[in-house]
Amino acid sequence: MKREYSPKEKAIYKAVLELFEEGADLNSLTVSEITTKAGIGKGTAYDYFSDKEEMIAKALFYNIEYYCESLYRGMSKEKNLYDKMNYILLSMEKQLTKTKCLIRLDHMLCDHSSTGERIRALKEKKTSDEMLPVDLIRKVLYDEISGKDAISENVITYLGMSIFAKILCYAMLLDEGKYGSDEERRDMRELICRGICREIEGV
Amino acid sequence: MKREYSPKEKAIYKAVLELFEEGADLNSLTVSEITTKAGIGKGTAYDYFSDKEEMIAKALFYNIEYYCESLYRGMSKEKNLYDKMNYILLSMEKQLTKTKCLIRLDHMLCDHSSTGERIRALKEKKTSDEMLPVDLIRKVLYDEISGKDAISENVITYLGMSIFAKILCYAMLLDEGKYGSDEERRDMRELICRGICREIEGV
Amino acid sequence: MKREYSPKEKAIYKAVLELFEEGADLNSLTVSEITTKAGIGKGTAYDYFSDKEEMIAKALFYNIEYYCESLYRGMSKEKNLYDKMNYILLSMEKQLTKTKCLIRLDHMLCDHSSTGERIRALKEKKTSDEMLPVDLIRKVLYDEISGKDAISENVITYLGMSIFAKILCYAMLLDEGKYGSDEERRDMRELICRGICREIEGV
Amino acid sequence: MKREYSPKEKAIYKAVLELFEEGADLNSLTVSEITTKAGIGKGTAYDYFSDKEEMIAKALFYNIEYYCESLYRGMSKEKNLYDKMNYILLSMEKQLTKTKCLIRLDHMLCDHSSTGERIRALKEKKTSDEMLPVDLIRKVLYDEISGKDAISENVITYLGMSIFAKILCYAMLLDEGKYGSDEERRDMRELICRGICREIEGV
DNA sequence: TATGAATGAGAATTCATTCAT
DNA sequence: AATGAATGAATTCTCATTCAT
Repeated sequence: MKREYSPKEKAIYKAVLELFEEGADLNSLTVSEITTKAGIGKGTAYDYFSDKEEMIAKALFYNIEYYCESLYRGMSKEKNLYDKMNYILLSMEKQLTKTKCLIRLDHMLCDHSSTGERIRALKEKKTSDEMLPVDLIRKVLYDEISGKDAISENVITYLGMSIFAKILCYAMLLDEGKYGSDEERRDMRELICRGICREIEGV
Repeated sequence: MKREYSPKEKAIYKAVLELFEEGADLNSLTVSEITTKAGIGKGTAYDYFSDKEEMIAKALFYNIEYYCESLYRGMSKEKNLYDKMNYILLSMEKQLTKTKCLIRLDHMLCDHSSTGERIRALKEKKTSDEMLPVDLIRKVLYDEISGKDAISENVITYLGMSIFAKILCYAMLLDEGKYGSDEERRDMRELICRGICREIEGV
Repeated sequence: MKREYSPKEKAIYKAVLELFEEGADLNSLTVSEITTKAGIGKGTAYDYFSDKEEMIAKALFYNIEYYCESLYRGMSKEKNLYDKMNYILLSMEKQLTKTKCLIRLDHMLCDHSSTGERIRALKEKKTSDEMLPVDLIRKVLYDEISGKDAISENVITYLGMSIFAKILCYAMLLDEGKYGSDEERRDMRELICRGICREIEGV
Repeated sequence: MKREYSPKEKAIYKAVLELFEEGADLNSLTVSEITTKAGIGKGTAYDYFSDKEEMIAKALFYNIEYYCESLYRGMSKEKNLYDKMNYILLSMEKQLTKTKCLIRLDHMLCDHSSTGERIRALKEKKTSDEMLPVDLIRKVLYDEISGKDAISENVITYLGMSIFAKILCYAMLLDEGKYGSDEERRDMRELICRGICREIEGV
């Protein structure tokens, strides 16, 4: 069962997200900026978090988790794999900020920053009902292949990685601002979804 | 034609790389650390670079470029696509630090940090003979499909992204330290190379 | 007549003493520490004391006074000066914490800290039935010389100071932890007591 | 051989002393205050000292050492014990600030503050040519009794402590500002010097 | 009466950058 | 050209004190 967050905690989470949306670099965010945006006193933040890194790491984690859950719920309504993937890609297009947040989390998971360290720690001790992007992909994949003949663990890992890689890179392309026209994006989505389906069938 | 780097510049580039190898976070590197490691005076660094961000951005850029070139040279000896891809994946395994550097560069290309900004600027005005990971993939891809029927630009972009995504994610897996055993890594490499080949043939 | 202390006040006094016994620096004690140890709310402390300094100053004062009284009562049972002095020194050895408290009070009486200021103020307006270390010595001294020929006020002041100085320095030695062996301490006590007696007889 | 102090170090030492003279509490001195008074930048202080505590501890130590040396030099010109002691007491009267500094050092040697900790550490590793008040007394005492019959180590320790105690308490009396009139002070000095001489002869 | 959550002024410390040598 | 001592703006974090409940 998920724990509840106090209003102050939520205010911090929201503030970090908003600052990020405004283009701030998560690594150079200051406590003052965060608490001002959150509308609370500087000291108050320290009653709920042990230090700045914890504020940012938990904020990222909280927001991503929330986002992944809503993605999963929406995606579940789609019938087949192609549509599910398309749903994810479309959602990411529509909620570009959240998508950027997701990319950022993923990147921080493998840098050497102290905030990255914290995020890894959070990931380590996360409960099974908290959902991160990778878990999302894994779930869809399991649903899809459950009817099929036994597939080796190795291949499942590969498929998960491959799907995740494509989605992540599409997100990064979106983030770069390259795909301006709707048609271009639609074409690319199609190619990706088809590529994913073909790859799963191929094995 | 490529410009030459002065010994001091090279010393900085080398120092940044070494510090990164030692586990330093590129965002929290200090000028003192860099110049001490480089064996030059702090003021001297400012004769060659306008600020800290430039030092780090150029260092990353320089090192990656150098690495990509050597990758390309090595890869050119391989005859077919499968072996070329396998060569890249194997090299990345053997030169894990460079690989991490590559990941880091890629991540910085889409964060909001001031160093990231600089790297994007460098990428923008890079001359055609400087090679980044994406260019590497593109080159291989062009070589491969040049004999084939005309393929739409869109599809080429998709293929490039898909290959790049797989390689990048393999690098991230390696970085995470998940793939400990040689067999696991070999299997994964095989799956990736086969996946890439199949995808190109598929279109 | 002595005023009564409310339970909350006493709780604060006790808490400060305990924290001091645990090795805390009186100057860096926090209100939180004190009230937590005292088992009362932070706000409550401010209903009884105007600020942190008052809490600490009064706590020290209260504890010392209490200690001096018990010292005086115990000492009164001894017949002659030598035994009285020996009693004091022995008691100090046995109640090292209280002794340290006494030293601390004495030192604070002449530093520039705000707590020191408060203690001096308390000393200034203390009623005659409150007893501080100096008063203790004075009393013994008066008892001793009351039978003798008139002694100038100057000489009495000198004697009081000299006795006090020896006792204080013995306390500081004990505090330093130098005098480990029982014999060493006994010898030192003897020398001090004899020195005090001889000095009083000398005048 | 004594090491030399850089101008910045000396500036810090001087600044701390001056602030102390102006009535500041050594425990609540701020780095800003110190560096402003010293006329140097805040960061510069950190090039010479690892933290605030080191600044204050070393400043006290440096000033006391310097003072004790000059006291010793001056005292050496006096022929007998009485005059030597009188010289010390008189000097303390004339240089009240230094005297206060001396008291403060002595007190800090036995408190639990972090600065106190540092001073104890400095005392621990001090070289033999650095002179603290206790060493000063010891030297005079040794000179005095060298001609006499063997005196037990215990007794020497006692005598040292007793002399030190009297001088320290006289300093504390002066500090308190009690002894306003010249005559009172002269009388007290006489009593102390005679007391010291008598005590040494007595053993 | 008692509480402790909230505050924000203020302190220590760091580090990019400059500039006299 | 090369240096590194000096700087002070900027940042994190603490804690005495208040006040709504």
